[in-house]
Amino acid sequence: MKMYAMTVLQARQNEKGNGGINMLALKHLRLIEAIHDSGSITRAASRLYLTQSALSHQLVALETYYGVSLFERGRPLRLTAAGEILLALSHDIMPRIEAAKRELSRLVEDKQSGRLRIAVECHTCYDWLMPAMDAYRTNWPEVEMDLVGGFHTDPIALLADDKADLVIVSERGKHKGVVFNPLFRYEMLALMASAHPLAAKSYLTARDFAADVLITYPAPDRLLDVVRRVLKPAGINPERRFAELTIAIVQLVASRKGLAALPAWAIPTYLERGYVVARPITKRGLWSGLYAAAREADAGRAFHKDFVSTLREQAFMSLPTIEPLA
Amino acid sequence: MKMYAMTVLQARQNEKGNGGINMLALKHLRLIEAIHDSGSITRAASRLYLTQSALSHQLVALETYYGVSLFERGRPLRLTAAGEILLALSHDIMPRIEAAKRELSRLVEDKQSGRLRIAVECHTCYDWLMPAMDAYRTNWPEVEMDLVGGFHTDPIALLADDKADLVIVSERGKHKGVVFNPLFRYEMLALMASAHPLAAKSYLTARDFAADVLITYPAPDRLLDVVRRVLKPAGINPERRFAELTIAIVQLVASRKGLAALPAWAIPTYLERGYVVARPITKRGLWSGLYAAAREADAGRAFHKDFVSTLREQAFMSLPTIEPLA
DNA sequence: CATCTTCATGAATATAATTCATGGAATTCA
DNA sequence: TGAATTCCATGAATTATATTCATGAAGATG
Repeated sequence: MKMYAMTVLQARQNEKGNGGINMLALKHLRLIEAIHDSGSITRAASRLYLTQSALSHQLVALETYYGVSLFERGRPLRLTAAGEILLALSHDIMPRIEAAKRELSRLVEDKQSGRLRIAVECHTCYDWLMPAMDAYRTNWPEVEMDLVGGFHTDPIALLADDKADLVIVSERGKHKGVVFNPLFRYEMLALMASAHPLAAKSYLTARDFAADVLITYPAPDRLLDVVRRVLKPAGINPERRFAELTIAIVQLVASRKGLAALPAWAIPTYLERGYVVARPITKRGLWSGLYAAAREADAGRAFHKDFVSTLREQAFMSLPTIEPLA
Repeated sequence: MKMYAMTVLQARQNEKGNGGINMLALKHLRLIEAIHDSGSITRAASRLYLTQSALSHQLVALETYYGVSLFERGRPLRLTAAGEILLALSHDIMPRIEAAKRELSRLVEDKQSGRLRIAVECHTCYDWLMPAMDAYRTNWPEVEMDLVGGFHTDPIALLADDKADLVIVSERGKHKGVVFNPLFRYEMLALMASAHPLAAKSYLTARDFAADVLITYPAPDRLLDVVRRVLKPAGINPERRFAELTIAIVQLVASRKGLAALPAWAIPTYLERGYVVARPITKRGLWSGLYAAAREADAGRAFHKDFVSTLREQAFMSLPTIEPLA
């Protein structure tokens, strides 16, 4: 980088006016956190909903201004000592800023109506939903949270019927008065016993499912991505078996009762023991997304938005394999 | 304000993209501090080197976004509860940010060369210079500070001769390789005994000095603003008397030995006792400025810039009558 | 070595911040 | 009370800044 040849004095003298005092902005701290967390500018960019180029420019500008590099270039990008200083600053002040913003929102909004009845379409979601709810509760103790149990053929209808305030679904529909907020996207992996012949392949195709039993949650095909988006289009309809719990599905697979398709983030725990292996479905992989749906009127409120932010944050923190979703 | 008629929901829904997360910026915290300190947008603007309009726009944008007013309109502008939250946040995080920036600078710069030999042109300056040096020392303990004593006909020459690294002067000259940083401007007031006949006037003119003794520091006329900018142009050359210390000058004035002209900020202490009174000089008042001069090569360095910032900050904190200086 | 991914960079574009010009409200002073 | 002054808000014009687009080079991968 040419920058390294530039002396501190040169960098400093390029300052115009008093722009200097505003050189370090909060967006830069977020930038540094995102790059550090994700290890790459490209991934940080998608998480911040900006282009790689934008972030590269931001980073170069900051580094040039202070005349020091903040990341060692390489993969993954690693913080320099200077970068560590700013990351520490970020960890120090960001929570305070978020807390102040919450205080402001609480001051402005009607405190009585804070209520979040949450409905979940996917079984596996509870894994990360619970920690997220716990994290949220500490920031918004006065918000009354509830889980809407049972199974629902049309979960979005729960919003209109005022049975739920927030629904987690796997598709962004077009319903009047309902807002969909993207949470994250994740890969569905095919699960099979380690000794299964298909384990030799680097990825599975629709055809590979034809000869074996498919083990799924007891949900309508419409909600099972493998069936809806891979098997059905290919006209393949394998023998089926059902289990309520993820652990039960994994057990059946390990016992060579058949194949399953589970979110990549639900699997690592079971993979460790070595009885089952996971493989991508189709060459490009089978990716699904999750969205938080809410009534338009609610979606703008601070305690609602903050819940969605918390969901995202907690998910990205605990589920390493997921990706941002526009 | 129309804003008040806007509901929170409306305000929130006006958000575009994810601009929301960057809505609260550090400049807003600085804005709030400046308005709160100065009591008016106009004064805050001059302190931040922006126009009143810019700050008004900033404030309105912030208030509109959060759907709450941060200042009660009136004079002076007073913080609302919401504003207090952000001011508290600012007080909380700004010092941490500044500290991190210093750490960064220290990391980058050559630690050995941190040296500040300071020369002062004006006698009264020691009053605020000492506390400023103390404040600075806690942040930059490794910088070796020294005061260049004695009296100098050409203090700027001390820079070229490498006898001083920073000189505080009252005029922005044009010397090659020397950078002048404005510190603040202040009013010179005429000081007279309470019983003095001129005390009846609301301001003094050059003519008023003709009949009395003028008591000054033992400095060349070139450095005495009353003489150089008021009396000399009017061809008035009053009898003179000299004293080294401010307190001595005030004593002489109180003892009816003559008039003096002192910076407004040096006077309040003495005014309280009631023996002397202060009056503006000329109808518009006689205003002077102070500048910190340094060699170009030094002026860009972090420990130098931070010293100048500290000078300004400390001055504005302890001298209520001073004004920003472009 | 070929391929794929990731960064950096300049130019073009889009967005945001600031100023300019102005009117109205509040405040001060005569 | 009226006149003068100071201050704030606001829309439009301008300027500055941030982001994207398009691309090449460097780095990883197999």
